Amino acid sequence: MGITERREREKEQRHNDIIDAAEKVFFSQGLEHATMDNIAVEAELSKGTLYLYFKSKEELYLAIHLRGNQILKNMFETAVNRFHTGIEKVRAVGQAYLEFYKKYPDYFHALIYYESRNFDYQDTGSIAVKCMQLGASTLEILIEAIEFGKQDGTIRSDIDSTKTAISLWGQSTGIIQITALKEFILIRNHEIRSEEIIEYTFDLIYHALKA
Amino acid sequence: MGITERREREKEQRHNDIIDAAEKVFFSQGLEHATMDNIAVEAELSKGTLYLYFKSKEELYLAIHLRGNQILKNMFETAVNRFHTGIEKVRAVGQAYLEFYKKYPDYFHALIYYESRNFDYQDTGSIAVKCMQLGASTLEILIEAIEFGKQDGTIRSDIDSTKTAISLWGQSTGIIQITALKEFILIRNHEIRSEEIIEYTFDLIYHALKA
DNA sequence: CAATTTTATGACCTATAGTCATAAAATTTA
DNA sequence: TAAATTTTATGACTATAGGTCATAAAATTG
Repeated sequence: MGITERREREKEQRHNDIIDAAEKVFFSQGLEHATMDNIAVEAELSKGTLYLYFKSKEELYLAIHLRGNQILKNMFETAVNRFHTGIEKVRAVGQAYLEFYKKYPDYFHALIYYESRNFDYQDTGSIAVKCMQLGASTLEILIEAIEFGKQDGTIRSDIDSTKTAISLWGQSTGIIQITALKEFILIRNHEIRSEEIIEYTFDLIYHALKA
Repeated sequence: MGITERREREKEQRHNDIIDAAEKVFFSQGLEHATMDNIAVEAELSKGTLYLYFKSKEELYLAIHLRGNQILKNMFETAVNRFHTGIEKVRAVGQAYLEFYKKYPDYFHALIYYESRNFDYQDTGSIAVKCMQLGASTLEILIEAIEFGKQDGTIRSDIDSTKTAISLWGQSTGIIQITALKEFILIRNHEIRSEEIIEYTFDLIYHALKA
């Protein structure tokens, strides 16, 4: 039956329209200052309607995280495919992460938001679970790149691909987060730009992994 | 005049009493669920009085961060003094950070809170500025350890002490933060405990720095 | 002990996430 | 096509919590 399908599409359309509106408001006002009333006005809907599509303000923000994470995953895939040795692929993933942060700082913050708190993962089908799954598949790209490098001999053979991937993920996120947020302190106290530190970190990591 | 001094002491005492009460409430309920009313009850004071001593709920939480950061700094100092080569000192700082997280997870979260957002550093004398200053002095310990290692030949001579210290700070914070918060995902998806990844990360860093 | 200054209080204000009875719109049924 | 039913939308309303301020109590001063 065509009607059910059309309604399905319309529902998804509205779902996306709400995320579009939320994104505008969240990104211009910041998570804390954005209000559901603002978002409702931007979406040209009543506040109650927002709650028909999203359980809470937080779920709405996580929906934005999902968009960001999807973009990041695509960037990782592109990066990996541009190089032919494992160590280069790994380095490219790091570089892609930095590009992501520079190009989409607001999505990066949504990423950080998800990384820096706990959610209820019991409820399968919740957005938090989707975030986790997408995150796992993004991490998988990095695991494979490391694995590739171990096999082509560009990465030390005694490292553990999964542990290393998780480690790099945490390290990179941490360094971008801290230097981005405290950039002016870096500059004031040490005359160093955040990007410099991030690149420098990638060099250290490269040194730690290369065969 | 003795009276002024006594009042000074009493004021500081009350200041600390409020932080004590806030700590109990924040640590048992979590930052979000803790309310100023709760804290007032715990402190046996009226809510208005809290605001005579702290500008906002956030400042009160930052006061707790300060306590945590002071403990961390002491742990770093102790760690550094226990070893005699630079690279060992650096490794010991990492280990101390891990110990800190394990022993004081609530303080660690207060640390993360500070690291993961922006504050107004214009107002000299604000707690955020104190946090920054204490953080800088904590970082200094690490910078010196690296410097030491470059001189005793245990750390690569071509690394930049300041950049490396900032980098390690960000990396370590990131890896502890992510693995701590997502530990059950780690275990579910990869059968790896967070501590394992953290230790593993320190190994990688060790490898990247050693001469 | 009266006047003054400092500290404490809690009712009140305000902002906002989330709810729900009601209404409108779309769809199905007869 | 018109009535009945189901789905979707609304916005006034509730509950909660951070923060304020006129008032009061306590301490200090002269």
